[in-house]
Amino acid sequence: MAMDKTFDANTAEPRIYQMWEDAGAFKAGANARDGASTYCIMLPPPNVTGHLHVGHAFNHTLMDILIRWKRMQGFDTLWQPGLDHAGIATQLMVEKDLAATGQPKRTELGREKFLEKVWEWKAAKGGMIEQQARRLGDSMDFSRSAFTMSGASSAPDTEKSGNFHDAVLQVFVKLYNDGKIYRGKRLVNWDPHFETAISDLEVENREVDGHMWHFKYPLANGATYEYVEKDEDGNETLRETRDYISIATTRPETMLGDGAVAVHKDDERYNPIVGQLCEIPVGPKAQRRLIPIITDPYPDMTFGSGAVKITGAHDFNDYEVAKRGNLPMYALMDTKGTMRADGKPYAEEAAVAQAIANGEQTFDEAMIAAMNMVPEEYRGLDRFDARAKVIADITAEGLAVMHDVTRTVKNDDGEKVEVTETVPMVENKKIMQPFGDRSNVVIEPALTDQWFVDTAQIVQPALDAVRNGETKIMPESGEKVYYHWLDNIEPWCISRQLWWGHQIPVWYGPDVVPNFGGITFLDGPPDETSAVPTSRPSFCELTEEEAIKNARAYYESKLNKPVTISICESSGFDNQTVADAGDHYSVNLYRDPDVLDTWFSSGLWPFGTLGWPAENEAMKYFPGDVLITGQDILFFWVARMMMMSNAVLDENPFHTIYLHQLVRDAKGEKMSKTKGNVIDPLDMIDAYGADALRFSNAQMAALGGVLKISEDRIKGYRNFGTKLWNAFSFADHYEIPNAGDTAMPQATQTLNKWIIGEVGKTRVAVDAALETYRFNDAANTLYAFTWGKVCDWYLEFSKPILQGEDEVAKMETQATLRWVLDQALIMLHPIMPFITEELWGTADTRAKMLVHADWPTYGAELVDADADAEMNWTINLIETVRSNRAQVHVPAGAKVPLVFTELEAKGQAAWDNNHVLIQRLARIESLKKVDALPKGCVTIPMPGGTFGLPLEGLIDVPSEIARLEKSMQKLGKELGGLRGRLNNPKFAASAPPEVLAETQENLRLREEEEAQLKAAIARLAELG
RNA sequence: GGGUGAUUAGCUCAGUUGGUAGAGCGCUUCCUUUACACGGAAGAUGUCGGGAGUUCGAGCCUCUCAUCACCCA
Repeated sequence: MAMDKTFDANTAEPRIYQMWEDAGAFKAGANARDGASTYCIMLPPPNVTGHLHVGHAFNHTLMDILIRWKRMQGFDTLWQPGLDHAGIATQLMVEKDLAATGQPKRTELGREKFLEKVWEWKAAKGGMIEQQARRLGDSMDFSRSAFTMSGASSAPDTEKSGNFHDAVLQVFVKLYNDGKIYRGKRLVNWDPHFETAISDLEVENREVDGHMWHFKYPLANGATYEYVEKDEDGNETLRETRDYISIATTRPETMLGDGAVAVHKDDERYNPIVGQLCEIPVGPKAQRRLIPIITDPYPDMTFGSGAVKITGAHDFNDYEVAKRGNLPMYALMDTKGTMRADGKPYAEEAAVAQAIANGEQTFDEAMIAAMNMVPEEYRGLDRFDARAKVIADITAEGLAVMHDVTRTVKNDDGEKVEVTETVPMVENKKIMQPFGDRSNVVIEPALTDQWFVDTAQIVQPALDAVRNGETKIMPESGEKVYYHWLDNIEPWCISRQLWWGHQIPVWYGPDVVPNFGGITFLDGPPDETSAVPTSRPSFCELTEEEAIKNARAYYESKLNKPVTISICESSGFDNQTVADAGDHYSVNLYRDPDVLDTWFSSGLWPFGTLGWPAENEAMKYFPGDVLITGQDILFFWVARMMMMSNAVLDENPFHTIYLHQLVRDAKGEKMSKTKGNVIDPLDMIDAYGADALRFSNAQMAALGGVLKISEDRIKGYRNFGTKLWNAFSFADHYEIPNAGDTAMPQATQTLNKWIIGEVGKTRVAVDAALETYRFNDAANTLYAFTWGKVCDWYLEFSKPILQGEDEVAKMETQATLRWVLDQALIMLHPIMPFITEELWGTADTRAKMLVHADWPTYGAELVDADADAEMNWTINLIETVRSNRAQVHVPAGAKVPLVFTELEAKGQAAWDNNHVLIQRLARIESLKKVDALPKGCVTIPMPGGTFGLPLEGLIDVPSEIARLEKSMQKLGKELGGLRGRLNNPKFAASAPPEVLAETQENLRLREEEEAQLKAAIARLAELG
């Protein structure tokens, strides 16, 4: 059967993939030898909303190469796939879908109905990426595909099978009981669009054009001081009497929540007024708040005026200052980022705030949280409108810092004149502003009640694992980054005010104490700003039943009466939560409405996917082996898996972490829809086949390297596939039997011994490369072997034998050729699975599919040094003859004679063994011994003898001499270097002996070459 | 501002304990010769970012400067 001209990837790939899947070729443990060790890779779970992009295509390729390689080696492999429920992304997607299809909004649907919609969406549209992964050839065990929300109570029956949800709750409860999870009021990144806390990862800092306003905060009671500025030498540059302190800010609207003005303790300018009060220059005149001027290390004396307003509830730096100085942190905005409209009238709030600032009133967190420091005229304004109004109000009052600006304008007559105006000082400057990556709105730092993992308690094992080498991060620079982050780790905010996710398994009840004949509530009903008082009795349990059971026991012991417990919505939880029904009390509980950060569940991926906490055979795959993922999620995911695996199972989740960079376009730019430079891997697969894309990915995977994907390169590797294809077509053309599964031939022919040795070298090099995750080396080695050795030389060399009369040699060569091609298929398979499987299948019979073929173990013992030397000599001679022919423009088809003066025994043998090949490939008509090389002969210096091409009449003597002299020059430079080294006594003394020997041998060869070149030039000179 | 990395052929990049620079693509010339034009043959191109140092010897180690990229503030 004649083969097609090329491999038709578009039709063959789906067919082959189907064949693998039908055979269960990728199932956990498929092709495992008896008693094999496990080898497991966890796929970084893509978002359930995700599509395959170049980054996935890249790291999937690397994982698949490793898994296929290990599977062929007989390991008990598992490549665990799955999907991440991706809280915010999915919720957004479904909300958009509801809007687009004219359905009720999320808030109108309510939690339960909305979650139904999400599950419906997931069933219909989620997980597209798993189909796309199949197109890449990923050999994951899809039958085990995990989902981080599987087994959730909201899940429909079809999604109930998994138990990831159990794992998440189990870990939460365990960490809670161990005191490693707590609830508290902290400053977090708040997304005013989604009205939830978000993680640092979901915040994108962008440089935007911002402004810096300068305002005067008047000193209390009209006090004044001498404000002095000095230059570096201590000379006064400015002295004036001021009744204010100048503040620079990019966020004037937060002034309403200021708790103090801070200056550096070494800042002499403000020494006179530290400890005094100053006035926030905004709000009703009658209730202007006074705040203290304090010292703190945070203010930068050289930046702005050197004085900083401190708004603890709206800025991360200020928050730290406020904590140090025990300053009240007034929250000014609601969950939508509009100025608060709740609470008491401003006048009342301001009076209390003033008492606090004066030190006359104590305060606590809850009290401050309830206070609304927004004056009536600002209440309900959007934060940006509030900013504009604050600026306008302060400027109108004359409290903006002014400066003179001179500009050129045209007057009424059209003449240019200079006008100097005194205007508010506003600096235009680039500022880094945080945006929500999904919502695209400015993130507001917000002081809210959230759940935290006390990471300080669980970080140590994760750090130790890398420090003592149990887990290795590649490239090594990743380790430094890892230490830097973990050494300075912050508490991890794990609660999100979303619906799609793992609802926090904590139930709250009323705080009560028995009173004579009644109950006293220790805390009031939940209010708008602080839905869940921290002090409330809480019950953290795996199930509602457990929570009820424990709550009943708790309340019965407190109230000395039987108690019945029921569950209500948080919104329905109020004063009625304890009702006296005569013989018993009736107590309401409600569950914390928040869900867990998606990364909390992702952090459990290495074991949650394996059925933990259920007793499970699959747990043999934990810990896994290598994690391959993007450098960008080192903290958010990798570090957390390290911490969580250690905290829960006391083991590291993998021994190697391979980090790669972002995949960029050919110019090295980030891909983005707006730039229009996005390369879709599926388009590449359509155009060139998955193998080409995979080979390209492997080839660019240099450790720590920048990843630039280029279509030209992919095309080049498609061509490589065709080259391999044609090698098989060559075999068919020569009617070489293709029985399949042949043993390594016992070669007698030099040619065959040589190529078998090359196969051995290649196997060693490929394994060494893969063992050290040098995918590029593996790919390049295979490329050079297949194209540069097998196709360029071995197939060409084999032609005369295949066409010849020596049946023994022919049979041996046929067998060798088939064996060599099989080895190429086997070793290329992890990188190019489709085309190799297809070619494997062209044999008459095969014991197994290529995907399960045995990976070879032979190595350097296959190399026959003599055969190696002889074939290299032959190749060298052919190349030199070709080069010389081309140089003097001998027609490609013309056959020319070759002469020699003298051949040493080795040279003679090499010639005798290979002259047919040489004559054919170099187009040599005959070889004749001559006494002396004729005049006008091109000299070919070879080890073991000098050859000559008598091309008299064809050679342009002067240019040939010039060419030879150029070679001499180059050689001279090398000789100079070599001699210089050898003549240097220090070299002989300090260089290792093998380097010395190598250098001496090198010199000998170069000198020989030099002599031959000299002779050649001399001969030509005679002619000229 | 802090951290990490990069700078090697026209382009994109390799170059693993220091031993005297490579690949792919592109380019030039020739070739449709019986596996392959998604091919074959030949060829050109590098003061390895600048400067200094260590060494017998530096693309690789040290220092310094410059430029760029990314991460964090």
